[in-house]
Amino acid sequence: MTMHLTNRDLSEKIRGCGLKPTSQRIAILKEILSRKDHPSADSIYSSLKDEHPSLSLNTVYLNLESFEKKGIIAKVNFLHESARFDGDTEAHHHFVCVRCKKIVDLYDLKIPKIKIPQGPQVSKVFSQQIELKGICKECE
Amino acid sequence: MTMHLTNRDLSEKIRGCGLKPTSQRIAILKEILSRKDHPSADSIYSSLKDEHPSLSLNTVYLNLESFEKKGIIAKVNFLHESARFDGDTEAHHHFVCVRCKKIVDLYDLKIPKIKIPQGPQVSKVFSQQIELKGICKECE
DNA sequence: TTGGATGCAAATACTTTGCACACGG
DNA sequence: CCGTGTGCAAAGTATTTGCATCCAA
Repeated sequence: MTMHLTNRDLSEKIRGCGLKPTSQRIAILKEILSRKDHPSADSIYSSLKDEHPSLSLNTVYLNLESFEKKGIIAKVNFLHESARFDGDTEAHHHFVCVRCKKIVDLYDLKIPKIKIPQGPQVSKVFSQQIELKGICKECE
Repeated sequence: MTMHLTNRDLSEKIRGCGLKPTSQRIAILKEILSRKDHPSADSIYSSLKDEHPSLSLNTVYLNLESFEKKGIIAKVNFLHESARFDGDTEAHHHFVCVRCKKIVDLYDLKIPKIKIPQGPQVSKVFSQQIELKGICKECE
């Protein structure tokens, strides 16, 4: 999982997806690949600015977006733009259209009872929800 | 599911959770309960401002938050504050701490293969992900 | 050299806060 | 009346955009 990536490896990875391997990109990619806490753009920027004083937050935003579009990193919270509310508080699942961000309730989706993982980090689990991503009929 | 709620019912629901049933609250709650598209605060405000010209967006924000805290509505996208990224693009699931917003990867969580619901809205499904919410060891 | 990448600053979007007034109980 | 709720405006955060400069190929 956590392979040790050299700057050369990182360069190759960046070049491999059609982007120029600049020092900023290498630093940003190295940071996100080495972290296990799913950081925000600002968090990455904060971690890097001491070592890379000329780095701008803007560049971090732009490159995280580029990396995500190229598929070498993933955005965890797809629907982060604004808070979205649901009048139904019963447990149910969601389908989200990646294009129009529509959220469709899935009531009939069977919830396979998941064995709660009592790892070194998890203490209590309140809810479990499945999120499917795809394209809706309208956007097709 | 979609029970027909009168203003009286809505008032009772609001009063029942310890809040005063003002006309704004009734309108906001009616709107979110009647909509199936998981609206944002701004979307609710837009829908209501013609009928309730004095309503402010601020009030919508405040009341959605109140309703959510009282448990009569739910926030769909819990991690909406800022975009969060993951260096690992392999399919895996997440545990999110509701207090510190930490995201923990769950690799060993078995993915029960879900039957894709081909409803009237869903066209294609690319990915399925389970999100567990709870409290982490650190926050306990 | 040349087009893409970066840094800076301004603009925009979303949300929260402060405060005076209004209103439900 | 009293205290919560509201509207307005300003402040605060997250993100995007415009543009001049810079740099990897």
